[in-house]
Amino acid sequence: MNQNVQSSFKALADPTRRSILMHLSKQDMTVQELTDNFDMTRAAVKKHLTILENGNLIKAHRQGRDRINSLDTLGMKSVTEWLNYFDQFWDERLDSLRTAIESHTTKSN
Amino acid sequence: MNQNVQSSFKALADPTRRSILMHLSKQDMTVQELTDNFDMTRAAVKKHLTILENGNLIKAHRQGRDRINSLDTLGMKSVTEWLNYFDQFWDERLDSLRTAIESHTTKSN
DNA sequence: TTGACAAGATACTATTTGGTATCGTATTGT
DNA sequence: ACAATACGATACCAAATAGTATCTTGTCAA
Repeated sequence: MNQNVQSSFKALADPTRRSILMHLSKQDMTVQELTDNFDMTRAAVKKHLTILENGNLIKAHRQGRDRINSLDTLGMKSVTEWLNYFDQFWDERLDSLRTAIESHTTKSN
Repeated sequence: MNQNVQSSFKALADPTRRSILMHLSKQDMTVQELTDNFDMTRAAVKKHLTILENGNLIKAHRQGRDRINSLDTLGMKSVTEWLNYFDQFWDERLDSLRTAIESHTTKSN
């Protein structure tokens, strides 16, 4: 579970991989189609795809000789959940700050 | 701006750094206090702090001979915004999926 | 004032990482 | 049947990364 979050964050830390996700958000694509959009070999793109798959950010299935890559929501969810902890924290901080300001202004009134 | 997102994602990709953020969410801490929570040297922790600072995930100020580290919302925001693009995408996918199912069931009725 | 403590900076090392080159296998279309 | 295409896997290389050790500077307290 925690390993899960780690592999998702790792996968998102590379600009090429984030760009792959952007492409896949528009349409499912084969390895070759994705490769056409980057200045690197198919092998390099395939490595990125494996890392994205390990992070549950994409999934893939074979269709004849093609590998169809598509987005997966699982990885995105675990990352978002991790970040949510801090959103909660920001809110608390803002709340206590607001409370402090209010009590201060009421005091000075 | 895009470099901004990159440095934030990079900073979040390390488990030690995410752990540091967790600690700082509970209270602001000096470099030494943080180091006490990890099995590594102060120099290593300081390197992580620099990376977190570059990713706008923490900020720091000197207080006497101490360096007080605290959370910064900027980095978290840029990451969340990047992810929001996909949340939007998920919703659309779910909507079109629901529409497809509905139109199918009405057809078969 | 001087010893102890907190931090900054840098040189160095081992491991990870992003990339290529290249091999083999399966599938397609003529 | 067979040439072309798509993919998987692996060996290899250069650069980035996470860590240590060590030296220096600034600050506190007795």
